[in-house]
Amino acid sequence: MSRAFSQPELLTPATVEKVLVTAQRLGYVPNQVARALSTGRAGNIALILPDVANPFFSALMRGAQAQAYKRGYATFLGDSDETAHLEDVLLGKLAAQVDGFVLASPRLDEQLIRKHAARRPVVVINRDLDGIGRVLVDTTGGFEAAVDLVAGLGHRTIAYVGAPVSSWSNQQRANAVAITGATRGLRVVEIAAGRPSHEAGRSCVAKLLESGATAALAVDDVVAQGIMAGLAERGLFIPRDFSVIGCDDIIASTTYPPLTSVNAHCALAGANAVDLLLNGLANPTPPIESHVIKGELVIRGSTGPAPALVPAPGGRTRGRKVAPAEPDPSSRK
Amino acid sequence: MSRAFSQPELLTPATVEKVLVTAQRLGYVPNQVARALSTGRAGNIALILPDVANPFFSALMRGAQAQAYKRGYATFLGDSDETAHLEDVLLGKLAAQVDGFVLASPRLDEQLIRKHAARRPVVVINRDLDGIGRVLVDTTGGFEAAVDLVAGLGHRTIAYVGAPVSSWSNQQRANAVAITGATRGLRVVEIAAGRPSHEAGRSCVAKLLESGATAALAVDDVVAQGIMAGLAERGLFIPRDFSVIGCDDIIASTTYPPLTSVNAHCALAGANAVDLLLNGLANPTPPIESHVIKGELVIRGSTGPAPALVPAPGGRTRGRKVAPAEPDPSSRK
DNA sequence: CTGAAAGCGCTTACAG
DNA sequence: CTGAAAGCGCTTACAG
Repeated sequence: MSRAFSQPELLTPATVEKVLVTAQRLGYVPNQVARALSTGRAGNIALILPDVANPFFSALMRGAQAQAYKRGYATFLGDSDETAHLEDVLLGKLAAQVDGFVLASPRLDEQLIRKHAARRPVVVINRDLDGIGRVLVDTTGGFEAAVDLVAGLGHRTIAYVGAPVSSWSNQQRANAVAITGATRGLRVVEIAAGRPSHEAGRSCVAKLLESGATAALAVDDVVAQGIMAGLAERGLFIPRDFSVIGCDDIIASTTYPPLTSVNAHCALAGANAVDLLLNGLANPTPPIESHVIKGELVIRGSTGPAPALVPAPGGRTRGRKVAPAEPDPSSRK
Repeated sequence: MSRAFSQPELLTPATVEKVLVTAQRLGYVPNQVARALSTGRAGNIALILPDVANPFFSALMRGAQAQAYKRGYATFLGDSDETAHLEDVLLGKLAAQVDGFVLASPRLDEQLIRKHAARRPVVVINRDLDGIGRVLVDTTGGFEAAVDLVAGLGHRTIAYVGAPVSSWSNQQRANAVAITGATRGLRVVEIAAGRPSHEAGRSCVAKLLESGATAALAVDDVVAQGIMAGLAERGLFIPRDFSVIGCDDIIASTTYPPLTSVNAHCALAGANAVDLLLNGLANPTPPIESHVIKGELVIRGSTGPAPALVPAPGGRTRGRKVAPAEPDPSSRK
């Protein structure tokens, strides 16, 4: 209707003022839907992720939504329930109403992601696809440091507990552990936990103990916390009998004992992805950028010396088999 | 353009078929924005909440989004960062693009909620506003049972740790604890934690211990977990030295020790709110419904007998002052 | 049963 | 500098 809203600089200040005042008096608010139809710009973006209930993604969502809001965009949420097919459907349904997508840890195969990216600008988080804007949380250094940490603490056999097996993050972390472990002369066993959930972590404790490992590095904190719960149920104490390390560092400081974890800067990743997407929208031919965030190790109370190396107060050697055993008060804090 | 999409029942099947096939071949997808402008129906709803990172709200969001999706609606997320003003702004900005709002635990004052409700259908969660559709998670029974539990375990002074003070849920829970506590002849102290966060829970442990309480009931699990962390830092063991109870029951089963908690059926509350909203949209003059979900107590490992009543194995009486003390292996599991 | 036309509320060249 | 008109892609009475 009036240029006073869309291009105020073209009118005399007096006119703009008059229109704005009148609009205010009548309670007029520009219709965003009509504007979107007319301009082809929706003013919305959508964030598609596997599971909002996972702290990594809720933190990421929080960062993304806040950043989008700051830049004048509203955010749709699509929760795919870890399902590639639902991701595909959500992308299709929302395409008409958004100017672009942020796909966090997409489970979709590359071909389908590219199909959607051809239709609407897409930025992916934690998936390395050439020619598509991406934010990568590089936890390699953090996991290397984690392996160094447990190696230094005398652990000889360590386990990496991963999920979902095919995800980019999981593969990156598994590789870092395998390579660094080999370098340090450790035996590394790999255990698949299926879905990255507390329950999945808890369920793999049997395998973990069978493997002979004395330290577990988990794909994320939720799985790590599940592992800690499973160990506690068996009467084992952390870190006296077993060391556990997670990743993401959202819930890590709240667990008991506080979890040593690789910080994934989740909220920052979400905000950066939104910036990448919206900056791209401004340019006619946006440069395809990839933004890397380094995750570093944060050491807390869930990691300690390998059990066999620590003499018990009474002189006997503490082994994992001696359960239920009493925890070492000094290992708490 | 074609009725084949909007009202297929008015056309001959053959025509519908033909149009659909052609559309498919050309890759045609109806433009949701144009449809919205034309019909006045957006096919979207928005969920406004104080903090997606809080497990209560992320679980609620999950339930709401899934239900909205099932019924053909897309969901905007607005995170108000616990701020009444931001809630107001988000409601205003999204109004044109949605058919209705779900407001989870709104911090907004009643008058402003009513203003927005006059413009667009609104369903509130955990706020009892006459004449507005609402879903209430009634945790009164659960908190009564919680007080009964600790009273039965011999605790004589208990604390209620609340946040944010003015929220409907907090007041309901505080009341339930105060009334039931009085009935059972307990001394009840009330402690305000500010924002419902882990850190806030942890910070109020000093006050908690000064108060002489031996059991704490917290407004939610996040605060309860913070309290457990604060107690552990001081060398106290749960439930031997202190009992803790939370609410929501999302993270309660994953803490250490597992937290006794009042189940708030978060995902169900979210789904019910969406149903209420969308059912209302279908009716010209929707009945104002209020849907109540009962929260019940789930007993786990964070509650035990009052400290003074339990003789220690060696005959000495365990008191909270005897720290650092060794945990009782039998109290774990 | 099926075209053709108007209208949803904006924006944006295009005249004046 | 500022009206008036066309157009965004649908839906929906309205003719035929």
